[in-house]
Amino acid sequence: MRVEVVGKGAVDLAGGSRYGDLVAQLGVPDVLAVAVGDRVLELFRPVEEGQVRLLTFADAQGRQVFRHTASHVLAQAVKRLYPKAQLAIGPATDEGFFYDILFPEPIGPGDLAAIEAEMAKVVAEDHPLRRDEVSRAQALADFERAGEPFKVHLIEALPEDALITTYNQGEFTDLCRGPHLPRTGLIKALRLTNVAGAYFRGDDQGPMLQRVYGTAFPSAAEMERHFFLIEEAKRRDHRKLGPELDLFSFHDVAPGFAFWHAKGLILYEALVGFSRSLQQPLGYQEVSTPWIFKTELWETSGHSAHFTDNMFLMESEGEAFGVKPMNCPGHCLLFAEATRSYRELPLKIAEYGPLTRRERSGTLHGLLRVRGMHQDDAHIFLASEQLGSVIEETLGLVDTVYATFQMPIEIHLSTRPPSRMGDDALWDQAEAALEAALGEERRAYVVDPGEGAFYGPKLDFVATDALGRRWQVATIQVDFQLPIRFELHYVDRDGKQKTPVMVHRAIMGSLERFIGVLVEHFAGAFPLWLAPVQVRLLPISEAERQAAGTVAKALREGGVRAEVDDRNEKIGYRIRAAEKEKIPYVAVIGQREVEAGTVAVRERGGKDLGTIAQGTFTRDLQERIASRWSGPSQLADTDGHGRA
RNA sequence: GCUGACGUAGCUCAGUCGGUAGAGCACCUGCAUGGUAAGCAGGAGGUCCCCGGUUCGAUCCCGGGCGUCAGCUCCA
Repeated sequence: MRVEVVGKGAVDLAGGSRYGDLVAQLGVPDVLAVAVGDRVLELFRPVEEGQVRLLTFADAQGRQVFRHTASHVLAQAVKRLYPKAQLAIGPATDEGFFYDILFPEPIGPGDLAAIEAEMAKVVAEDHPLRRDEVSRAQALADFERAGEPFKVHLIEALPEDALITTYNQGEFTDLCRGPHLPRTGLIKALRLTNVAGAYFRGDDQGPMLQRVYGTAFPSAAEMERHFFLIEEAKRRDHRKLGPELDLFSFHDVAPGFAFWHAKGLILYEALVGFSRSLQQPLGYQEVSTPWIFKTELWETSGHSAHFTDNMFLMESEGEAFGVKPMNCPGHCLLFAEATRSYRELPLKIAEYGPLTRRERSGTLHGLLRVRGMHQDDAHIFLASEQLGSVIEETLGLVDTVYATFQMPIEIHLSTRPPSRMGDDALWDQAEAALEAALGEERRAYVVDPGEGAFYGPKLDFVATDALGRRWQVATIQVDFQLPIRFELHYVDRDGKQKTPVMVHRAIMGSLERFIGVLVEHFAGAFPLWLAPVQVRLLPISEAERQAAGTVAKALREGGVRAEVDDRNEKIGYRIRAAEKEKIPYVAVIGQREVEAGTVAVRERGGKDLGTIAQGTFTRDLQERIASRWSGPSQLADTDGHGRA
């Protein structure tokens, strides 16, 4: 028979061949499985009709197969060490795999080493995997007898006509849909990382199992890199760096609300200033609206029905109030304050004020998940035919912002969900407008069918940071419903009242969250224009104190954030302190510099820029700040110290 | 919200088998007046998360609460 292999052309095979034979014939190394159409198949499966794609660890699907088998190795090792342990589910994840297990006695992190050692044995034994199709009755009987009630439960939950398969390796057999590696010996590097609680099927009324996490790689080197990135992420953790750099803090009595210290507020204000500078030319109006409203408003907006669990509610003089989690209802009231003409559209209303959401206590996470936040939020009221141009303009804002931070973005278009409000004609129009705007500039995007909000389709933006981590950041949402609920109208050219469409958009999103992401992206070493302290002046000795003060004053008057460190310490000590605070420039002033009217400039990271005339230094900095220059290079490792 | 672990100086952590506690860094003072990542010496700093219980005595043991962390769930 003849099959088509992606990238390799057509291949002739003997009848009865398996995919493993095909791979062997081609001599392609490191193939873990194959994809035929939308199915992923093991190498021991017989060759079928259809174009074949070879999967290695470089493919997401290949990694999936690899780590799924690793989870079976984990289960096998656990059953050897704890024969009474009951297995639930054990899938691969993006970063590794886990297995949910009910142990006879709860295990702790200290028990992982022994399990890991047993896993190494299973790998070394290099068991081939075998796939068996079994009848429902057979499967139920087998897992009943094996003392695996969770597996029995899973089988019972399968549809009547489902194909049930088991996978066997050595003495271990597991209920599993597959697919898997052909042999356990391919797993060259694995490590168990963590054990945590998890409910069976996510049901918090059900039994609490223990989820054992691990990861696996085809080589030790790849695993090393993985753990290096994890260490690097830990080093950059904004929850640690933020307080260390004196940017913000949290207090027990205000969980989920940040204290912005002076330096952190500089960052915050710089971002808001950036946002304003981009939006003002586009005709945005900035407003400030109330932050507590009577429940009546939340009834109208639909928040009482859909968002009340996430709101702080209160009562005063017998009246119920809610603290605003979003600006949109207030902006609708603002729109309705006057009779609006089509001439005013699109009307762009921006607000940076505080928003409060009652996030559950267990979900709070530094600045990334807070209860009190500020967004670079805006609502655009428009005539439906303006949708395309508004979206395009807003895409431009997203581009500018993420280019400035050197973060690539990926666009997701979420289309109509099964349960939705509004005419399909409106949905057609809105989805078409979003697609047209994206197509206009030939942008790549991913469609997430059915993932839109119930009130309209949306664009979500995912940014990638310096460590390759992905963060959902900006959003552009089309909304037909709120204008209807608030009975908003404008008078059109023909004198008739029409209902506007509303676009909700946030470019940085929650500024709290965004700053959290930036701290980690830049490892706390912010580009010059954002740095809370941009220059620190270091007089060599007491004799230059006054000169340093004069230069600092001139810099500050020129709009540069400069300060003097004239502490009674040696220059090396103060240089080190400035480096640890990740200040972009240090300017040293000694006898020579005072006489020449210069400063000796050192860039963050240790680069010596030599002596520069004081006036030139100020002008250079002013230019770089004004242009939001992204240096000094901050995306690489900026610790620069103690690393070979 | 649920499960588990944790909560000692500003930070990182030690310690007390129940008798009210210590180091390094940071901070302050003095000496040293310094040239690109830690000069020397001294000092100050603690409600051992909070409330209750057991005990002659609780930072330590027990219960409850709050918070943080890791997950789950939720949200998107």
